[in-house]
Amino acid sequence: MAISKQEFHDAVLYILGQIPKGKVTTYGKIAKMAGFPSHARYVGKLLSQLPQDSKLPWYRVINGQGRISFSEDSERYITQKSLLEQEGISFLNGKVNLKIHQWCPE
DNA sequence: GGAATGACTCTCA
DNA sequence: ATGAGAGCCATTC
Repeated sequence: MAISKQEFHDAVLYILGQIPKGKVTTYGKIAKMAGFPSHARYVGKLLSQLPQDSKLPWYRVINGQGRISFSEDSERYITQKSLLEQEGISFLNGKVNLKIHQWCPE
């Protein structure tokens, strides 16, 4: 079946809501789980449209290198890093250890 | 319709 | 390990 962009949008938000506390995932993986392996950038665009006070854990999404896709000076970077640290996710040199913290769906 | 943009990822030197 | 380049795709102008 052909999934519309609306469905993709919903799928991404749904997946986002499934990320357990203390875990993170990447744009690429979300896109893949939603059924589109190469829509990583679109996931980012979706998140950029979310309000910063959204109930959804947008901050649990980072890029494939375990890094936050903002400059270290930006408010978003600081906010995201703080929220993740509150959930027990440790940063090493500005990077998350994906081996440990990445969400591994069953 | 073409060009630029972006919260990405992969490959190769 | 690190950085540059290319590929990717929806959106906006």
